[in-house]
Amino acid sequence: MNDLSTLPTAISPAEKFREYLVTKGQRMTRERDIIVEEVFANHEHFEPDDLIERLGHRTDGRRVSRSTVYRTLTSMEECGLLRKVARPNGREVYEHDYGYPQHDHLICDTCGKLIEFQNESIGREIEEAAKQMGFLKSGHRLEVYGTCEDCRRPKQRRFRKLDMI
Amino acid sequence: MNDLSTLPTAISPAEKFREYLVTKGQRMTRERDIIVEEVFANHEHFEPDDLIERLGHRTDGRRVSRSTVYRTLTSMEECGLLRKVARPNGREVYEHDYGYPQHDHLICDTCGKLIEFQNESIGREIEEAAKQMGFLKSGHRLEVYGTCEDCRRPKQRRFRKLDMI
DNA sequence: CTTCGTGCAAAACCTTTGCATTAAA
DNA sequence: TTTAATGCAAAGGTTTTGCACGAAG
Repeated sequence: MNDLSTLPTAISPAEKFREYLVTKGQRMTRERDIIVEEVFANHEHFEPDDLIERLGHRTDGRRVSRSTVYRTLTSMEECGLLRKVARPNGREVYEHDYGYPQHDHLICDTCGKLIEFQNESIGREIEEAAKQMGFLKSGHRLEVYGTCEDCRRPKQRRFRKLDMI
Repeated sequence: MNDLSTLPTAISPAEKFREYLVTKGQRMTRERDIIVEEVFANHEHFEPDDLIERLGHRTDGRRVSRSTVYRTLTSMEECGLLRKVARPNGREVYEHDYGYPQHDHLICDTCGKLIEFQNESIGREIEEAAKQMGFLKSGHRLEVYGTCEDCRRPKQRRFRKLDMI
């Protein structure tokens, strides 16, 4: 979707956001800056509530309201900084879509783990299939379900629920 | 996920559901039967509310409460009769996962249309990629975003209310 | 008969919105 | 100075749940 991350002159997420806002006649505010900073502070998948919680713990007074977090996440998604990627437990999570390589996800049915993997040929194959339908692909979202390596091991290591009394 | 549809002795959705329920110590009720019947009455994608609406229109008194519809859809998904497939407008929709060939979806960013397409090699490719990660694939969900054939046609094709004089 | 399932209404959830106030540019 | 953005609380929309009653096995 964007290839800026591979350019020699990659700009920061905050700058990219500011540029996007300008084109929409919108403003880079203190709150938006706080959110971008917090979002890009680590690479983990998150839901709006996770972020709100993280922001709530800040002692430096750089707090942001729940509404603003929601509003800003939506903007960041439109801007191409974030994307929604998968639903480990039926709920969608965000991840960085800027400065991070294209990849897809494996979701373990047993433990719920979300595993990233890269495979270029799948992307090409998908694009080709779309083209045959007269469809111009801009992006895709692929979730693979099944059992991860850990959960496939026959070990009794895994916590077992007692359903028989 | 299931290959029963390709077996010579395919059973009906209702029967498959009954068998599933038995294994869980649950019962095939009149309400569940009504829901399965209505769900498999046509092949369109639907949300819980669509189904509730359809059931509400019935004049034969075979009505089912909203709670029961939700509870039953969840069971039917676990049973393999249904699956959630895509989000044309940000919301997920159900489709038949039984007696219907494996396929993926193209979603038009412009008009929101949901287009099904089949491509076996993508499935194989995905399975192979998963295997390389030590992951045993049971299923997948692929959504391709972009622009559909209709929306790609030059603008003049669209209906114009006012012809300039 | 013994559970399980249902309908109902209330609750729980998550997200969006209206509005007065504050602050970018 | 203009107008977008924020915070708050209230509203929205969807899904889940507790409970008493009814029904499947």
